[in-house]
Amino acid sequence: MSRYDPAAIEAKWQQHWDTEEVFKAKADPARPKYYVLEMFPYPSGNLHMGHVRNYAMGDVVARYKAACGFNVLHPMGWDAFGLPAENAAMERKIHPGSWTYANIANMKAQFRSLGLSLDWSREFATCDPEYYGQQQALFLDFLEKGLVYRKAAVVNWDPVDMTVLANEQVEDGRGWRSGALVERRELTQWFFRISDFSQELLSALDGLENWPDKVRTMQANWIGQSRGLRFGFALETPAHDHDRIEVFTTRPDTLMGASFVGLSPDHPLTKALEKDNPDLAAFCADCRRTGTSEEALEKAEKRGMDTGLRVRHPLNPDWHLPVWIANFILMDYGTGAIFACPAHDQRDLDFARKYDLPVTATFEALTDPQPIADTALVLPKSEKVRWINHFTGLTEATGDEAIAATIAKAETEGWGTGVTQYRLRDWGLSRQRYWGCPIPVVHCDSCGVVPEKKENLPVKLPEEVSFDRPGNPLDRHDAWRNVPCPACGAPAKRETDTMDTFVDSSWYFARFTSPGAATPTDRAEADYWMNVDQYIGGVEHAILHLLYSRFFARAMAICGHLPGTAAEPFDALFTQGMVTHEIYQTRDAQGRPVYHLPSDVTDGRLADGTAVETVPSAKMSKSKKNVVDPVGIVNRFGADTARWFMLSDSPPERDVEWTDAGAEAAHKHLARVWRMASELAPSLPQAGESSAEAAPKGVSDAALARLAARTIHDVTQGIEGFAFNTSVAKLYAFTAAIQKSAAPASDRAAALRILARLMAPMTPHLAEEVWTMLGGTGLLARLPWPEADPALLVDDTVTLPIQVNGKRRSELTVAKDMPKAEIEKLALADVAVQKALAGGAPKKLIVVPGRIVNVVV
RNA sequence: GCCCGAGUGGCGGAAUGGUAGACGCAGGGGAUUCAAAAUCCCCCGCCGCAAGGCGUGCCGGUUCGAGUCCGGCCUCGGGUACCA
Repeated sequence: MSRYDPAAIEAKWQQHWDTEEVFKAKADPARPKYYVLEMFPYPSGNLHMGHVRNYAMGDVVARYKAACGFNVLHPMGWDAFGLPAENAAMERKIHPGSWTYANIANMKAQFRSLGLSLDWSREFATCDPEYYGQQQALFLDFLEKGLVYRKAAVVNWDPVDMTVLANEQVEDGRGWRSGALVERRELTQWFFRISDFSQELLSALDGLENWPDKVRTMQANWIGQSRGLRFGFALETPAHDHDRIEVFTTRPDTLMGASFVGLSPDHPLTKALEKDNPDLAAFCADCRRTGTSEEALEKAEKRGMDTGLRVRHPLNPDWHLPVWIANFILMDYGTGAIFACPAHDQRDLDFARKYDLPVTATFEALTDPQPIADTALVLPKSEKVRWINHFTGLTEATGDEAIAATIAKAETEGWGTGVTQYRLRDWGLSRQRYWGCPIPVVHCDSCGVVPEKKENLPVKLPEEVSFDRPGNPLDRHDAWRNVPCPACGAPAKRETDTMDTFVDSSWYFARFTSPGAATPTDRAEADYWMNVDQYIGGVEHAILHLLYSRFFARAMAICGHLPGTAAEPFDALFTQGMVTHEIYQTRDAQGRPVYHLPSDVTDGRLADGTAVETVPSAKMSKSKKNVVDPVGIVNRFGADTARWFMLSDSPPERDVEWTDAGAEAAHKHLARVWRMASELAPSLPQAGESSAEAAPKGVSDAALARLAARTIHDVTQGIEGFAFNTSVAKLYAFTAAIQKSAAPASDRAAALRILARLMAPMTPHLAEEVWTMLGGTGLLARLPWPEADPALLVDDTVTLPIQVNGKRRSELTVAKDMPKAEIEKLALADVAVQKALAGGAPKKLIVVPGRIVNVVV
């Protein structure tokens, strides 16, 4: 007897779908559209299991929605710019472009073997000049609308390699290659004015009802709206053209507890003071060696230094406060200067204790007030407290009330202003790297910064570049750099910064609606296909990518490239969990970790016998090399098995740790389905079933028919609710029931045809094969989704558990519509209940019809 | 540090506040086979001979009833603005 042969089956059906262009999307205003999008991959060169999981999920949705009658758009492309290509260029002397396109070719072949319902005719890579040229056009439009500007900002500077480092490339304050202590260096960089949209991006979150709450919360916290007071401390003696220090505080009500004024090491006054104070300069230089990441800054030991300057308290000019520089004050938030109130802020208190600065409480708890020792008194602003020392006359009031009173008083008296502040900063898009989208401007000595002319786009990256020394190859590429000024024609120089790769991924979804258009979008196409109806991707993108895309959609709408209705581009969002795996590492001569692929590790050793350290499971990532190659799985078991396995077991939103164990089991199950079909096929008449039928039509066996209807219902619910693992469980149960059924062959075949249709979104090749074997005609990929006969979904009896004091003691099977009183009677007559009552009367009897009976004794 | 999640048998997990452990894996037993592979059937949270008791990371609370709701922790994961 022949066997389930996925290699043959899968190639055959993939070819059918291709030939008939089943997945090619075409705008059709007469039909409702559905745009399914999974976050596009970075072309690392190999598919990993996270991809399989992500794209299998999207494919379930795409195929299911198509079966439900929607005109589905399901495109794929490549997030192709980025650091790894430059690293490869340095390590292996390959051009980043060649490396990237080779990776794309390789990964595309792997993708195709999965049989995803993708419209490949819309494919593009963000490193295609056709794509990034349109991105440059967008940049110019944004520039014209005032959405882009330049300002100084700090970067991580590696003083040995003389290059800018990504945060990822800074380890414990040192450059990853040179090992040198990094410095913060200021450069003039390009910025998008995303912070102008803070309020809008915040309030529009309310409308994103089909986004996970956790993502909306994370975005809201990231934007970080806060109400506070902005005011100044006058310097006792002006210094370096500063006569006051502006601060922002969300707790102005604690102003009487002020202990000192703190400046960021990057504050303009700090920088001025450094010039004639070598000790201070040394301290600040030290502070700046942590790199630029917020994480590193916040985790660093809290340190400070007295500047010697003194300021006057705004409420009492005779009260003088010292001015300290503290490494935990961020220049990017507020004004880069704070006043510290150690009594009501733990970080300030730790600092005050360390440097012996005064601690003055301004309020105390209503009950059991304690003096401040080593724990600051921090209470919710909504909690009422007793004010010890307030200046608005309040005695007992909440923090919120005290803040409002303080702001009102400050504004009346004219020494401060209530302001709404956001944590969200403008988006710095400049990167000092080669492998990114060139920023299309030219620097001219006489005209200044001049936008490139649109007809000169794309500004293409030069091909001939070398990576034999660190730094940006564009900087030293004179032939590329030296161009005439687009305005005056005089010799000028191109901008050598390229764009952050987040720019590339902030509008690709819009480009997919018309990937060949000579403008960023074709409005007719964009108007038809936008918005993305279902977006699927990793939760690690919950903040940056999604926030940037939301900003871009607004900016594009302002420039006319998208309809205003696409300001929120993703109607529904699903964040899948990650596929994790153990990490294998050894150490290099400097003790830094060197990672190894799981496929290179056998029994905890490399091929040469070196033992590897095993680090607990983490997100599969290129940099940690803890990735599993799905190609081996596909070769051994077929794509359907890989897909089925990734959809079963774990709930989609949760992380899943890759194990080999389940793949075999998944394959056995698919082989069983195939075998059942092949055994039944010869005994069937050649009657075809080709269209939507009131399912489970053709199943006359009552039990099987009921189960078929129930399965249709449950699987549909599972798909609709992104609970693919429970859909899979129901399909397992249905398969087992068909196998055990004694119903006639025609019944079992009809049940199997329903099974095939329900499995089609998950294991599309096997489903087509089984459908055809059992007399179905036409492509399953074009058939409507089965519908359950509602009459078969109703049960007329129900089994109620009987609890005594909340513990299950017995059960009762009754007619579904049995009146409460009768259930009570039956329950009290139950042997277990009688025993528990021991002749007495129940204290309480709870009957929830259709649910449960609870007897309290 | 800060923000957001997650924690249930040996393992992955199921469960509108209502029978905890569906479904699958691993394991045990059996059938078939000369034998094996493949396949099929049965058992399978922990303790206990049993009756029964205990069980959803920990501590407390609300409720007739809590894996689910509330408060406080612990551990792990994601993000932390130049990894994508």
